[in-house]
Amino acid sequence: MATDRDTVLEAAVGVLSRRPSAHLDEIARAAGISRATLHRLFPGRDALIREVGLLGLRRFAAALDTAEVEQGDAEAALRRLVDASVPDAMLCAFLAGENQLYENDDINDLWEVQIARLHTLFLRGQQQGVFRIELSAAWLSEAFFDLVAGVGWSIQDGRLAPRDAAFSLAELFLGGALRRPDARTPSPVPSDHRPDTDSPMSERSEVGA
Amino acid sequence: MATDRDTVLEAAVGVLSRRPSAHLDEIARAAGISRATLHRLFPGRDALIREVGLLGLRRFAAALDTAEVEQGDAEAALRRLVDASVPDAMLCAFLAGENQLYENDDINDLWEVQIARLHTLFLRGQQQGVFRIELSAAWLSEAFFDLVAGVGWSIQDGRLAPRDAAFSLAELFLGGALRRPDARTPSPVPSDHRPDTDSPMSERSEVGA
DNA sequence: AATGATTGAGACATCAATGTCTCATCTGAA
DNA sequence: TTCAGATGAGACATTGATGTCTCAATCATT
Repeated sequence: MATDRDTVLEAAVGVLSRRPSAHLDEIARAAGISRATLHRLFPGRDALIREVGLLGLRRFAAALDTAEVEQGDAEAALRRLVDASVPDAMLCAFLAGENQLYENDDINDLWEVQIARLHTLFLRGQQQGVFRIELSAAWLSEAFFDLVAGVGWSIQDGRLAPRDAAFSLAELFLGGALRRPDARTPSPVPSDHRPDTDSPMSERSEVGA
Repeated sequence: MATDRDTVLEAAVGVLSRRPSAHLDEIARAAGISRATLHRLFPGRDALIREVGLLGLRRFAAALDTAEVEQGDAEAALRRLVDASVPDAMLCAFLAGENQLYENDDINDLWEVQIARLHTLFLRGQQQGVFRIELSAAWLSEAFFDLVAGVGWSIQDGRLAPRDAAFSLAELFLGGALRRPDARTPSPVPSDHRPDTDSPMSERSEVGA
């Protein structure tokens, strides 16, 4: 069953995101299976971490999809992206820390596509007057992904409550990325449905462990 | 000569921060020495990465020292910390990504001390009314360090200009971490020498590669 | 209960990185 | 020039993880 493979992969992330050089024994034990079964599911170590990376990228791509980052107001799109990506923050943490994946071409391509989508979102937000133009879109993309990874690490280490994750991420990042409200004319982008920055707690969302 | 050891360690960071599983051959080649000399400098691989981690922690501790994070206004202290830690951002990137170091007790202890200092800084800032209290000091600490690491990765990949690093980091992080100026009374902390938040470019600093 | 499939446990060979060694070469000082 | 120290290049054994195998035990289905 294919679901089982993803279960094993998620267990593998829990180990590999902490110790990239973890032995297959540990990964198998963390997944609750034997090393033999692990080998039956994945031909080898390379294939395993490759599939972990692919899973993470697929999840992040799905988050970009469900958040519809290409549409509407950039701030609202980013808030949707926060809610959609926080549940997979640990996968993103693995992606951020495991750079040996960058040797696979297919992973690299998929990675570039997602980063390009992020980049486009920030560029659009800057053109909309929503995001600050003093910070490059590339830096905003990098910083956002790093903070998502940081959320994953923090939750895994028990330093951040899962239910606070989306709020903490959105507030910290948007606080630095948004143009200050007093620095622009009252309504430079009046047609968008972005709500006023009045209730900072309104975007709070729940996140599974 | 002791300086040579640090030179080798810095070269090792350049390789290890990208590929934690790099062979000693690559590290030696990156440092411009032979594998034999590398072994003469460091007894083995474990000792090498341990010393790299220690170097990173020492540098970050030195940044906390020179920034005098324990004194004065919290915002000014954090801006000083940004300037002091950005030059060693790549070391911090290694620390953030290499979690297998957490098996060494001495490294772990040193790490905890620095994180505690960061944590104290943010707590103090929150008590001063400078930093937002909706975001936990633990999260602010984690996020700050992750962004420093992100700066290191971005610079290494050529996605962020070294001279923009301190500004980008300070603006993004402080934008999200500071209490909004309009959300508090005109001068809740009048005794501190924190300048008014009027010239956002004033803290710009230059950073060597 | 019986059967087929799957899994777990362990043994085993392979292989790559590491650790150690020797020797030739290079550098710098006397 | 000569010598002492350090370095680089390479060979070699060791080690540990990996990949592959077999077989007993377990589970599911009938």
